[in-house]
Formats: sequence, structure tokens, C-alpha cells
Amino acid sequence: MEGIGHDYEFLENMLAKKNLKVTPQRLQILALIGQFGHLDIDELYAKITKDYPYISLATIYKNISIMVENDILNEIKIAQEKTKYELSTNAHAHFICTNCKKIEDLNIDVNCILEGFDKGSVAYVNIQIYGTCNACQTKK
Amino acid sequence: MEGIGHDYEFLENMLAKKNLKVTPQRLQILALIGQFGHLDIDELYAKITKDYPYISLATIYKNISIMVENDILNEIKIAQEKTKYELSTNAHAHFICTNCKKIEDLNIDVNCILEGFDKGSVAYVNIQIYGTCNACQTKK
DNA sequence: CTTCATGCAAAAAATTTGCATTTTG
DNA sequence: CAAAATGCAAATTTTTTGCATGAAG
Repeated sequence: MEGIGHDYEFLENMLAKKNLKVTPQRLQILALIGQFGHLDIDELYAKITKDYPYISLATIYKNISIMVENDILNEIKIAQEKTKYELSTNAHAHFICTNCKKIEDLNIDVNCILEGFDKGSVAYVNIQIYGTCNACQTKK
Repeated sequence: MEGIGHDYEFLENMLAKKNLKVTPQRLQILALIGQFGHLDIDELYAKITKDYPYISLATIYKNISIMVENDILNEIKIAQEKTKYELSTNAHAHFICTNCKKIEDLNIDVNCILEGFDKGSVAYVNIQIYGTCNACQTKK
């Protein structure tokens, strides 16, 4: 529930359910994103090459792309920063500290926003709160 | 108030207030974004070169960047699509139709989300609702 | 007349593609 | 085995930079 440390069986299932082949590269990608919560392509590449030095950047791009299409990963685009990815099983609202760049997950109830919404059918709501985190504020 | 057709004096003021020089290129950029609501770099370049064929893409990049830093423009990053820009005077929540890609502005009260928020001080709240718009739904 | 913006070309960064080889189901 | 994934190198796309020239305050 904290998004940390899913076992491999769980990750294999995410792939199998979508008829995607289970490869060590894919499991590694999912395991790292699961462990760290949100990673961008470069962070992922840096971490993954530590355990798996021969993975290709192209493979990471291809897999991120196919997993986003299959709703296994969720793309988080952040103003002024690189796109990050999280497991869609723990899709959250996010608080982004514009000072230290830390991202915190928020459990926000979106219903108050959707009340009376009539522009169409809703698939997904993305909420990002930008500001200065408590730690950064006390430092100043 | 509808973000359409600001006069040049208004746009000049946005720049002057930030001590940015008023140039025809900058006014053109702001006028087009004001008129269309949200544009990405390529859309902007395509539109701007119609009236102003010799503007350089580098100039657009430099200006977008400096205007975002100065809070004149607001960056809207959208999953699976190119980053768009709007005048920050009409920053909105957005409904994005994943079918026809249309972006609709929403006037949403964010207070219900911020109630009890205690992770830090809030500068800006970004809300994006993804789904299928009414027009696309009836077509199917 | 000083500071800043523009435009060009070149460089750098980010992403995508084709294809031979290997792995998975 | 057939279908799909990998890894490499090359191609493409996107964004940034340096610098000479021109415009704004």
C-alpha cells in the first residue's frame, strides 16, 4: 500500500494481465519505480545500470512507452521538470516542492471537484499542488 | 475575461511590469496565446510565421522560457501531448478530451482540495481532468 | 549610449527507428 | 517454433547556446 517493495510475482502479473512478455528488464524497471515512487528516464537509467549494466536506453524508452499505453505506468508531467513515472496502482495527487523538487504523494478525495461536472465523462483526474515544503520553509 | 483579444497596451504592460523589453516578437507571442487560449511551441511557430515570417524558433524558445520564469505565461504539461502555454492571467483548471485533444477551461474552486493541507505553503494548484468530451461521446 | 533581444548556425539533448540477434510463451 | 523484446547504431526531433547585429529604454 505504500508503493514500496512489491514482490516480483505482483509485477509479473501486471505484465501478464496485459499480454506483455515478462523480461528481466521490465521487471527491473517496475521494481525500481515501485521502490522509489516516481522516477524520470535518466534517474531510472542510472539506477538500473547499477544492477544491469548492459540495458539499452532505447529499451527503457520502448518499455516506458508501452507500459504507459497499457496503464501499467502513469506519466507525471511536472512544470519546469522532467516527466516522471509511477506505478498506476498507486496513482496519487502530488505535492511538488519548487525549492527542493521533492514530490510527496497526497491522498486527496477528488469528488468535491467533480461535483456538477458536465463537460464529459471522466477517466482520470490529475492534481498537482506546487509550493514550498515545510522542511524548506523552516530552513529559510 | 474570456482571454480572447487583449489589446496591445495590456500585453505591453505585462512585459513592462517585469522590466522586459517590449518587442514585436513578444507582443505577437502574447497576442496569439491570448487569442487561442493554449498553444504549444509548434502551433505558435506556425501561426506566428504567417504574419511575421522571419522570426526565429530560437527566439520563441528564449521568450517562452523567460516569460514562464516571470509568471507571464503558464506552462501546461499534458500527458501524452506537447506542453502548452497560456497567459497566466487566465490560469485555469483544464478538461482534456483524450479523443479529440480539445482543452476546455474550467472554473474550479480549489479550496475543497486545500482544506487541511499541511505539507507546506501553496503557490499554485494544477488540476487536469482527462476524459471524453460530450461531443466525442455522442459521435460514437 | 548602454543594455538587452534577435536571428543564425552550430551544438547538445532527448527520443525514435530499423534491423540482426536473442528470449519468451 | 512463432511472436515479441533486446541492444546497438543511426536518424530524427527537440531544445539550447554563442555570437554578431540591431532595437529598446
